[in-house]
Amino acid sequence: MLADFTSHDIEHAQRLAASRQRWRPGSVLMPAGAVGAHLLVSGWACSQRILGDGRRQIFDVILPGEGYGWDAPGGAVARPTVVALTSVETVEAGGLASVTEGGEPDGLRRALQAIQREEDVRRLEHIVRLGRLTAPERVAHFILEMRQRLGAGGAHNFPLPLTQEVIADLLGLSVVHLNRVLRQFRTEGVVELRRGVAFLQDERALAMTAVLAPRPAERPAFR
Amino acid sequence: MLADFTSHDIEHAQRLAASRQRWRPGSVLMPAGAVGAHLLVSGWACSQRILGDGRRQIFDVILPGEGYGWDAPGGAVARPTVVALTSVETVEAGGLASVTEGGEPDGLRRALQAIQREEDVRRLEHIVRLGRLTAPERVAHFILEMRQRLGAGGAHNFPLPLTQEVIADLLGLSVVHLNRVLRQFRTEGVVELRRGVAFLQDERALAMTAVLAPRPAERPAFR
DNA sequence: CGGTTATTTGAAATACGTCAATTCAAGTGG
DNA sequence: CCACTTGAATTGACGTATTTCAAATAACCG
Repeated sequence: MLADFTSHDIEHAQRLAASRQRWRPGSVLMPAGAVGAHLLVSGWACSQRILGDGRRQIFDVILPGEGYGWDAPGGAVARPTVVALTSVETVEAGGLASVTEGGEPDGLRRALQAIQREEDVRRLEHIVRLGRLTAPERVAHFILEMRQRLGAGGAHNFPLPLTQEVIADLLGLSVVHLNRVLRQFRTEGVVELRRGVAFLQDERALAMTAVLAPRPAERPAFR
Repeated sequence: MLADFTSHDIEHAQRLAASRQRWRPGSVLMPAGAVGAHLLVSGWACSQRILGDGRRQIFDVILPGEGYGWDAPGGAVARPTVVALTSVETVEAGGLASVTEGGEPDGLRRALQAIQREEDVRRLEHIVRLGRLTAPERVAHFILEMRQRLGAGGAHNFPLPLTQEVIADLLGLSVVHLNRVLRQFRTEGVVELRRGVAFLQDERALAMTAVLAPRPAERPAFR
């Protein structure tokens, strides 16, 4: 679905180059509620919320090449704070905003819809993960999700430049506990995170504990 | 925003009456992934997922008068299973599906967008609740959210016909623990749930523990 | 009523968080 | 290349929140 762009789309893309901007880790790329379509040219970011007492919950990771701050085609969307996790480069993509309001669904528009839905699905998974998975299950699930999102297919290692604090804030765990889960996985030869790279050693075991296939014929709920 | 419907919208509404349907609690109103706009004429429902081993996570409650199964204006949306929590009556609202694709944003279309965004915001709150709030905080937060959604404004009691099991599955807690939190609130004279009604006694205390104002100037995250 | 489902409670296990240090890795300036 | 600094990862000891198991009441429904 990302294939069939029109020449009109191409123009949009070309306008992007103008506004490249560099940020250091921790920078607020976009405050909560702000509008403005952007692309993450390089580096990793996340959307998050921070509570009054400092507790942080990360909603989603934003990968290099992905966008943020744009409206879903046809309507505004909840817009949490976006923060850089590594050094990042961004470009404005103001064109996107208008595209989403256009008439005929063209290539770009459909692509944006698809992305929006993926984000949506991921958010539901996130809710299940936080609400009903144990710490090891959350970690396993997250690692596999990351691999898939990175398009690392069956690859056994892939970049994951996130500190344990970030992963903990994503998974609703304390850093210390996350660290212990990771050590467990490491000593069991399941998976290892080292210097920003994930080394997947026992994929089957990981998938097992990830409680994958989270959509197995819903039960009738009561009786 | 719900005010300015066109006569065109009214027609849509009139077509609804045709397909009224009655369901008992526990019925699957709509299996995961299914499409088809519906309205909950009466009764309460929820969207949920159930894991292979029976663990359940509820994503959201659907109140009487609210809709489900429709596409957000302009694009498809993740579609979890919808289940009746009480006896419910539903009507098909097939018209909505087409409205969302229409050209000019009319009253109904804008209303749907607004609803969609509210759902969106609520889902983010839900993530924070599950990831970073303690059990008492989750419960307090949930009760206040319900009051607001019910339009019960400053009312001190309002209907909440949910079993503790449902609330537990919503908040990612065990029934037993939820029950204990509720007892705590009850004996402290904060709030009481009895026979499907919530009796709010110390609103201030509840709001306090709900960690309300969850959006207080985001910190720079790293230094 | 009688049967069923929901709520409530106690006791015990466990998962997870907090506190406080220590180690390790990476970068910087000499 | 070596201190030196800084942030991240790691570990131990301990406290607490939450779950699990099992059973007793209490509310609901035909």
